[in-house]
Amino acid sequence: MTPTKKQPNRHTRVRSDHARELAEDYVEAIADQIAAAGACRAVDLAALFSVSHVTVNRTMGRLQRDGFVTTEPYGPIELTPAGRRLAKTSRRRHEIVHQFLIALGVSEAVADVDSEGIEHHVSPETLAAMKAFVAAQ
Amino acid sequence: MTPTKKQPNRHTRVRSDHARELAEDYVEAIADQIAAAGACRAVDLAALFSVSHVTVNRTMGRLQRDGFVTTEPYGPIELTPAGRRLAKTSRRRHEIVHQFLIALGVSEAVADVDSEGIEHHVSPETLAAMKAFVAAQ
DNA sequence: GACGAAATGTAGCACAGGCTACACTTGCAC
DNA sequence: GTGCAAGTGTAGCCTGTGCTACATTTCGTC
Repeated sequence: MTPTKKQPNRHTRVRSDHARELAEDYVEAIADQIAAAGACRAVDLAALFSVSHVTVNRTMGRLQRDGFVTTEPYGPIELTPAGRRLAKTSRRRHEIVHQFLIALGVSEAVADVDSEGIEHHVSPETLAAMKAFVAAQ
Repeated sequence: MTPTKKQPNRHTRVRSDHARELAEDYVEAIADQIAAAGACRAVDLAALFSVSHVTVNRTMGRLQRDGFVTTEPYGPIELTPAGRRLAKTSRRRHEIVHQFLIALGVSEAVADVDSEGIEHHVSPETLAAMKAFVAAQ
């Protein structure tokens, strides 16, 4: 079986990028936490995402490996410049999607939930269209 | 998370449901394939999703366990009534999201890709708003 | 009806992302 | 400066989703 001969497979992009989504959610949360409390600890993320601190710990290992965060044993979680960049663009996209859903007429509560899921799948072109729609309100 | 309040765990929903997304993608593809070719074989799905036939095979095992498909060794893949229902609602949602993106002014190519990712995160309320927007065009 | 190609199945590996249970550090109260 | 609670780290387990390599079955062709 040769699975990858097929070229412009749109499914290929849809699949696979769960790791990126997770990274985006985490760096966004880390940036928030640092902004709100001055520092981000693993417990904060564990509480926010409703996962165990062990899961957070290992996720931090991957994010560190991928160059988004830095940590030292028993120390707080910091963002690298790349992490800050990712947090910023992710956050901005998130906000636009959220505003867009509100502008569409969706309730605040639903917009909160849906924007979380949708933001990771919005291409620059779609984001621009959403932004234009919000601006035209 | 600027656009939101700290509800206990909107993240919980966002997370975790990758299995459901995969199931939706698969049953949709299976329904398509059956409609197009009269039957769906594992190779068809492997080619479509650009994965190996082994991955398809095991995914079918899970979908069978979860009651969405039936298969017999070396036989074609069939949908259960639950699988057909899921395929139908998934397909419908997918189409609405796609039409909506087009109506928003997004190009066909980008709408194809983005609707694939977005469809799984659209709640009924948001879907209704999208549908209304398309209808109001 | 035998053959070979295509399809499917099986074994075994890897990694992500989830968990519990338990060990160890840190830091604050006292 | 000790002790205890909170926070982290480590060990080890599970499932899902991907793979390669190899075995087996089906099926059309002859």
